[in-house]
Amino acid sequence: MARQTDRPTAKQALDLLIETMARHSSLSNADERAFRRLHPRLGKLERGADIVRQGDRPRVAVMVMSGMLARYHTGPNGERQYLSLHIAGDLPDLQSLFLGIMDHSVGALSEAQIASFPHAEILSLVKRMPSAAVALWRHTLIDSAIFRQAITTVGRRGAAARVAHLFCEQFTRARAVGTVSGWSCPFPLSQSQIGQVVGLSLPTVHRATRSLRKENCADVRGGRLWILNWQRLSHKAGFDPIYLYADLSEDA
Amino acid sequence: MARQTDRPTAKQALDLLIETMARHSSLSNADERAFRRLHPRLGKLERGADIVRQGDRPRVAVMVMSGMLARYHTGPNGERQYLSLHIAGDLPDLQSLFLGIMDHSVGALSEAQIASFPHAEILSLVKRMPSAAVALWRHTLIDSAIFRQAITTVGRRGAAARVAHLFCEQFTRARAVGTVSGWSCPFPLSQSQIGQVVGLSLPTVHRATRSLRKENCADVRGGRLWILNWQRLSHKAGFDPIYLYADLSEDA
DNA sequence: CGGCACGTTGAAGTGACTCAATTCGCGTGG
DNA sequence: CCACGCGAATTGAGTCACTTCAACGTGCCG
Repeated sequence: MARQTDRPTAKQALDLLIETMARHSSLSNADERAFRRLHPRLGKLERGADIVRQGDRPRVAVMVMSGMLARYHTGPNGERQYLSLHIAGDLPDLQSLFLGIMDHSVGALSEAQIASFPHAEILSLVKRMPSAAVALWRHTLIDSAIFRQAITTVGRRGAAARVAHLFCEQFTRARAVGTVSGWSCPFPLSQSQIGQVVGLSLPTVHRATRSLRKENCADVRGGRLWILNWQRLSHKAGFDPIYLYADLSEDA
Repeated sequence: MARQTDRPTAKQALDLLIETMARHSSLSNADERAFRRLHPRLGKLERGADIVRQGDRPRVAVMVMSGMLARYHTGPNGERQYLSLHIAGDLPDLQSLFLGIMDHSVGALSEAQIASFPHAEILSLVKRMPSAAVALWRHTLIDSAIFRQAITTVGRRGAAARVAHLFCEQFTRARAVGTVSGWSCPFPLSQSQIGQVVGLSLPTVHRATRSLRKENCADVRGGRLWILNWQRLSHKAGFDPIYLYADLSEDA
């Protein structure tokens, strides 16, 4: 498979891109060939490093190959609001292809391997292969659906449910890309960062995770999330995975 | 212009669609002709009526021609979390073109005129005219940026700032589509609904709007939003309109 | 006139916040 | 090998913003 911890190759980047698109869109051979004509530039990010900042005008789109990136807004006092977490296969700044200016920043929450695709190449692919373009488009639409969920998570759910929902979403997405092992998946966030994702203070996050641990729902330790009782956890969270559009039962 | 309160025509629907796309994307004559080949079905909605529900699989995409629609999630106890408000030119369920199942509902917050475009026709337009497709794609990406703002509004801002930010966004968007008159624009939400947008209880919304009124920032009366002091209001809100991508200074 | 939806307001409760202190785990350097 | 330092986790105390509950006003429409 296309996922090692050591130095990845351009071929692996293209494999991962195609694999990711194929997860929600059915690609023809021609689509696949079109994607393979791209020339990714590989790179590595330290924990905490940014790839783009609010206000930038990127000329490439970044794909995560390993590790975790996140989008975030920066408030007037420097506080962060994380908007989304991104794992292997995600393209967290693809919208810059058509929006020009970044309305948020993207940074690494763990050491990460990335691949950059020049906008110019993606644009020519989009003009040439509408069906491949649709796959990319759909990718951004799923993104959008995840944002919508984030709104109701932060707007309506109580503290424990917010954290639980975050856990459910992360685990489900990790399972889709194959980074789970048993009932655990990578989860490099500190409690303070969890708070910046779901809109809670550090102490509240701590009490919420403690309660989830006590009730044998889930636990975070050593940079990993452990699911102890999926049933109970997802029930507490009010988690319904349809919005992740993980299955390929579409028409299009 | 393409905006009357009486019965709109198909031509007006196409005009509005093209006008909206041209606001953020530069359309060629060929693009415009391609859009004009669509066959919208016109309709009218009563206040409170839904056009699609969570779980549906729509076969058309809806454009608002007048009035206001909104997307919303429904919680387990029937409570709503509104996700976005939509005015003339918006396509609040365009994502259904590629996502199949709706992860949220769309309903009317006021009496509204709408135009429906069959998915099949849009799909063939997308295959035929990549540049027109890009305009639609960009439309969904701006949507996405608005969702991102909603996350930080609900996640980080205090009560007054949430309401103020909502006011700023609505007024700015209304100005872009030309439904403002002087310093006021349509705003058909009850205080209770405002609460369901920004994640606050009714009494809190009331106190927030009262405080904004007392400080001469803004006022809501008779279904309209009145901006009393834009400077002060947008400052209170921490409002920065870049995320609305109102200007057309892109490359693409 | 009576009903209804919405705005307005008060009182009491509570969940989450801030501030602050302590502990733990771990890497580093003496 | 141990002392130290640092970031993160853990916990408590006190406060505050927002919630819930409840009541009342007000304007509009049948």
